[in-house]
Amino acid sequence: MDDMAETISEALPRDFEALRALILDRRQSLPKRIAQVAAYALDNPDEIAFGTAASIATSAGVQPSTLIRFAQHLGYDGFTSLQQVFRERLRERTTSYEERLTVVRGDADEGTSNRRIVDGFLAAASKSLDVMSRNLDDDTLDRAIDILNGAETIYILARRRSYPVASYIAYALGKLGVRSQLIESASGLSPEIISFASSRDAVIAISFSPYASATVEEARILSANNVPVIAITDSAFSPLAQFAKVWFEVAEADFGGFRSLAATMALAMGLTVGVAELRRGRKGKKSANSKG
Amino acid sequence: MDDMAETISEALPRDFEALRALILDRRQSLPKRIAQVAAYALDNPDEIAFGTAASIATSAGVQPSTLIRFAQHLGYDGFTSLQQVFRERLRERTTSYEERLTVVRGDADEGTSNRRIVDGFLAAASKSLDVMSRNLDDDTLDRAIDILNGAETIYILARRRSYPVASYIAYALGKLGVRSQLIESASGLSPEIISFASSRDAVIAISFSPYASATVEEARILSANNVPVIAITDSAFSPLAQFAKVWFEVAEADFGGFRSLAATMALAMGLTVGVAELRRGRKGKKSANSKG
DNA sequence: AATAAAATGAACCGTATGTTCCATTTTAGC
DNA sequence: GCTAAAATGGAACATACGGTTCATTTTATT
Repeated sequence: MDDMAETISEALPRDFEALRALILDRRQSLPKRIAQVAAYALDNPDEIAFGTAASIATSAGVQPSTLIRFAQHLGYDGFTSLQQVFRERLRERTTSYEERLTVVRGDADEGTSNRRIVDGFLAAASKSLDVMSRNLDDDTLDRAIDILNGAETIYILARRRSYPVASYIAYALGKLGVRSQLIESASGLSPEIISFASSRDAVIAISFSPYASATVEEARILSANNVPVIAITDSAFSPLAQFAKVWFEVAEADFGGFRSLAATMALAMGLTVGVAELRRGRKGKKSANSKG
Repeated sequence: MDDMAETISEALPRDFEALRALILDRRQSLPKRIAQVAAYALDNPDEIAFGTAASIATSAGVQPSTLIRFAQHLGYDGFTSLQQVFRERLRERTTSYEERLTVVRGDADEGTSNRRIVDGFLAAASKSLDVMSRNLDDDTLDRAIDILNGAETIYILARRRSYPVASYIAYALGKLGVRSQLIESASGLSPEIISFASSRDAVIAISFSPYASATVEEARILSANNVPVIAITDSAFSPLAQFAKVWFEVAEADFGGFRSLAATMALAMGLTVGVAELRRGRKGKKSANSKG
């Protein structure tokens, strides 16, 4: 086993991301059973963190000794050392807002009541993002963006609580050079604007219960005129869903009776930028990312 | 030990929150050393989850046997059972968006590129909420809400990217019965509306770099007329900051060149509902919360 | 202050754990 | 197709773990 020491001169990963990179790098050169463990480890990191060698081996369909060999292949001196990395990963995750809201020693309030209100909205937003991330269907998203990509003009339909989202979409589409038309009640020109839309266009309609009657009615008219409707709503029973060619179910958490808009906003931006990327012919495929 | 069984007839906690509640409930009646362990457990849940009885005991300054007694006092049949609850807590935390963005098996994309875009916006939103949660100052928040509470009319000032936030604030204030006036360019009446504002009113001005000149100019005028300005902006060097009586620095993460609005939205809602709560005379202090 | 009861500390024990070892099978090289 | 090397399965092993026990100390009661 000592002959191995020299081949592994690089420092072995202490954090999960580095370990993952190492595993993916060597994946091709790993023996079958070891590779099997490697795949299982990346797919079930929590199991590795908490399980015993025996239980993990059973789940992964290998012998316990293979786990030790896997760890040693990577340069660790044993399964336990490797397991530490998987445990660190769970340790590092910052506490959630939900937790921050309730984890208060004793009954004394931490922070002012105003702070608690903001924390509540932060928690609601965070939760909404979480749910969206879990529930969003890739195929639905692709179909929606495909439809929008084919549209000459993208009409945006939303009132009241959904209106901020619509105005943001309109702003973003404008910046990205995509022709769009925001339909609002203030101008009183909604009927005229709607009558211009044809099957070569598309509509993004946003409405949540209680659904704004104007939005529903206009979506119905547009749909009847063969204008494809992309709906963002909160239920399969939403009136918007029946008029829509593609529809998204977004479950926003609420605080104090006010629902978050965080997930809807993120989806809206995804649709917007997705269309723009597609129209750019996927040339500059990788856009900037502020991670880190 | 059997006489204990009857006193603990309530189901023992399977999730961390319930366990925490139980511990806090009995805190007063626990023996000294046991209480010492209880405090340690709530302060260092990660240690309990991963450590061994021996290592935890050393860290907490007690004997290993005390840990088992602590668990049994709560009704668990041993330390291991109690530890499971602390481990579940870590398991339940869903993987972060950041992680999902990078955790891709091999080099092949998981999900479509459209999905990756939405994930990017979700991650940006999530990160923004995180930063807001860490950086928001309780005192600044209290002062802002106090000013808004004293205002007869709350004017809301925002253009372009910030406009959706403003429209949401206007909508929420309206629903909460607080008089407000959204200042927008479309109507072309901005100057007239602004001239109505007095020192008995207040302004919420929102602008991020590159600052909309209209917003800056109007904030300057309002400030000169002794109308207190609450600014939501992105830097201490923002032109808005100098006109403001109270100002918030909000650092929104961006993806693909589009900054998130999640944190700004949460703060906006906090201000809005905070004022409404204050005006309700703090009667119904605790507002509904959708947690769970 | 004396006594009973509870709590605590520390040694002890059975077990389940990670690890090693070796026989067997599979793969690679000629 | 034969041989050497690597990989694998499975049992055996040393140990570190959680739990128990009991003597001692502390607390409560009278």
